[in-house]
Amino acid sequence: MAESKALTTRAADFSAWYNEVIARAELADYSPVRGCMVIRPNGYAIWEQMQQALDRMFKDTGHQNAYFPLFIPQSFLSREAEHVEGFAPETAVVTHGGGKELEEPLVVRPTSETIIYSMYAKWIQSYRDLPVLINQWANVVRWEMRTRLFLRTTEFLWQEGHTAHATEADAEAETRQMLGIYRRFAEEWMAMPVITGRKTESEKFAGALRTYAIEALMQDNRALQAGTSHNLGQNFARAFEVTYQTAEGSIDYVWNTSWGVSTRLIGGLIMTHSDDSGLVCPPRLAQWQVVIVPIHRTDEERTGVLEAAGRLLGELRAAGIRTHLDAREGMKPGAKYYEWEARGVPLRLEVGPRDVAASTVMLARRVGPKKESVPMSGLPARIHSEMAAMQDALLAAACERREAASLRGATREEFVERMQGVGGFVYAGFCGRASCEAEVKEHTKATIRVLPDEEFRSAEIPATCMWCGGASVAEAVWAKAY
RNA sequence: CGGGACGUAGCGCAGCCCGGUAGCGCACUGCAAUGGGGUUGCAGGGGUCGCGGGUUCAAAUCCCGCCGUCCCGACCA
Repeated sequence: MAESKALTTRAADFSAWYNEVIARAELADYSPVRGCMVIRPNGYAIWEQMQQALDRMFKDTGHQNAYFPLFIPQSFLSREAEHVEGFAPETAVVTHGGGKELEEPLVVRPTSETIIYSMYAKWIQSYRDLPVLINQWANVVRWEMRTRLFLRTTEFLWQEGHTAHATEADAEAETRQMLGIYRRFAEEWMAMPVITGRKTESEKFAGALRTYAIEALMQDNRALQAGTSHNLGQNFARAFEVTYQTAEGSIDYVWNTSWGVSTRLIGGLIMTHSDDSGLVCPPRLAQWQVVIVPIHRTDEERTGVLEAAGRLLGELRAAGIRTHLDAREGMKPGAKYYEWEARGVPLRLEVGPRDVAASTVMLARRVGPKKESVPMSGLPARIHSEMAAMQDALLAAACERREAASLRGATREEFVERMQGVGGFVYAGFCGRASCEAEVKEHTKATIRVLPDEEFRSAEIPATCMWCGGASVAEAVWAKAY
């Protein structure tokens, strides 16, 4: 009996476990449309928390939100050679409208560079118009062959920032700044440690000069690209004639950047922290940070307990803590506990007659030490410190798991063994040749996730390429990826 | 597009080999007791057995065709 209620264990079948966590927490569901996901209220609530935090960070760095069309004339995509090559195979195309065949088919945006830069061409005349710092919250469509809830769906929600600058240095600074914001968000809000770094040519965005990314390691030791920031150079400016007059009077193309994170982050959140009881959500992103479960038998107990629980609810909410009172009748407390655990609520307060009599409350944590009786007075402060501790503990635990699954300075044999076995991040010397990178992928399925930033590099960078033995030009972080 | 499996109640499945009145678990509805870690009992609602054709007195079951889904590979935030 009991076994049938336990989740598929993580180690046994990570994929089945992942789907079960999502189902139990009621985060998302498959839709009637193949490859498209329905994000249920519980899942969307996490996205809303993410949106709020990110939006604040964007606005603090001078960005504004705007909105551009869903449809893009097919010819727009073709204007940038690399871009069309990268995205054409995975677009959905509208050929009919109003009952008639369209003169020019419309692509459902896989990303919005082309439509946005066609507008920037109109908006930008002078160096005084720069920089343009715009973000859009939108949905995009990419016709992927195989899909997976949150990680790769035909349609997904994201934000895409698109900026235009007067100089290459400004664009590069913006690209790096936004990468830094993504890193901070991942660490401080999601409690998900990431490696920042640059992508190789083969992994960079179609049409970009340089792509940077944050890469996280999931509990099954596969890597997840969690956010990207691209320096587009003048590639799109040339394609869309986005020019401006400099202070000196000459005409120049602008320098663009684009950067984005998507609902994929929710998948990353799940695969980073959750356990065999279901979702584990870091307090800062939780829809409900605290849920109060009242316990009572008689009507008399019920009145007293609900009165106390209601008072606590008010106090916690007044202290800015997202609190829910689960006063559902006809459901045993134990059943509620399991439900809220599966949904990832960080803290649970159990309020029963004995607690009311003693002016205490039972505090149960989603992770860490289990239950503890605490005084009702001063509860909001206690909850705040509990949440802060949990947020830190989750990040620390994730860092620890990542380090345990990281291997530095591996030989070719050790590398192959790792990739065929436990997986994880392998730091190794890289000769910089695309052919070498491709050969590794063919043999091991592993790819270079990033050429890590200085802060993440090994103290001693290997002198030779792990694979071919040639001179190494950089250190690479390899992994099998989602 | 190549290789494999499956399609029976909202979900998960049994029944098919060997044809004979549509079943189980979960979920749902009602009543009662229960209630500090997934309660129990009783009663109840819900199904064109993927679609079309064939064989037969009789098809979820056998035969033929079609459609769809999932898994493995090529694609990928």
